[in-house]
Amino acid sequence: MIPSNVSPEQRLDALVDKLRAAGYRITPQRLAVLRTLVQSDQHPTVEEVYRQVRKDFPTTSLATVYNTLECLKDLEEVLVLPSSGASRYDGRNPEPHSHLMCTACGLIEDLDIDLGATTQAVARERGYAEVKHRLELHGVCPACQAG
Amino acid sequence: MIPSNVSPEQRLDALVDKLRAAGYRITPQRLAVLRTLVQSDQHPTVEEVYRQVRKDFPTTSLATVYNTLECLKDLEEVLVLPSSGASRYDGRNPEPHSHLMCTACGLIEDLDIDLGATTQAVARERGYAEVKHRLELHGVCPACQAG
DNA sequence: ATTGGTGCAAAGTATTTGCACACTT
DNA sequence: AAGTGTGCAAATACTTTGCACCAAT
Repeated sequence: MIPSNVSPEQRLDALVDKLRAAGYRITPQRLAVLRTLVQSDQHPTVEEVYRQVRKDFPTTSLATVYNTLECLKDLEEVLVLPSSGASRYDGRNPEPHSHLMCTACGLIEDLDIDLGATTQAVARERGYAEVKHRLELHGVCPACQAG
Repeated sequence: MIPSNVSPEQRLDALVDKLRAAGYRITPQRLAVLRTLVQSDQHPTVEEVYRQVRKDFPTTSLATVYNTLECLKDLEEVLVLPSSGASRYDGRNPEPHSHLMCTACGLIEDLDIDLGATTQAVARERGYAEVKHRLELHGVCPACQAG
């Protein structure tokens, strides 16, 4: 169900194509943001993307990172995970899907749980359209239990 | 599974007891915050709670609302739903549970979906402890489809 | 030339904190 | 009297916006 079998390179190409198709230009800064997004298996915050991008393009501004993420959000090519504190971004799999978050260290893992049937049932019952689901499991990861 | 069969009055009493037991005093302002929380079947933002509370206690400050919600959060008697923009609070049912949100108007409905088995399975698999789940379905409500 | 993007800084929104005064016990 | 809570305002955190300059078509 969830396409985690796409390589970062393929995903990067897909994002570039999508942006181009939507009329956005591919600037070095944007490319760096995209690369950071698809390469991190964490779910980085804006700050984290920013810091990473600045390693390659030291003049890049935070606003540009926000802008680029905003574009991707509009194209539904990135998933925003609002949380207390800064939002986290998932650029690998833009479909709302399931996450397992550690309440102690903030680690976020992707899960592969299919709730399509449940989702559709609720949508039908309540008359909602275009229903997508996001399941969040919150707990304490093995590492944090040890510490 | 989800105790929606508790009346607002009962729930209010439970909150008051919990706060008292934890050593917090029950001030008129706090009581007003609690009352607002248990009475709204929406999931109010801090601002909304604040505006409502001020109808009864016009001098109440925003900080007090935040403080009170913070207490309740620590006691796990209120559920915080972070979202883009201001967080929303569910004081009726503090257990993480499922919500159906309208992406157009922001309406949030409670759902009654039991994912206990799924949650436990994942917890076991990945070695997580104290795992709770929250399922969010996002879609367009009937009213907004019409408009 | 025109359009769109960037960087900077400033503004905007959401939340937290410090402190003096007021209230409860 | 002692301790906690409140209100105000300032501080902080996160995000968005305005604008002048730069780059790509």
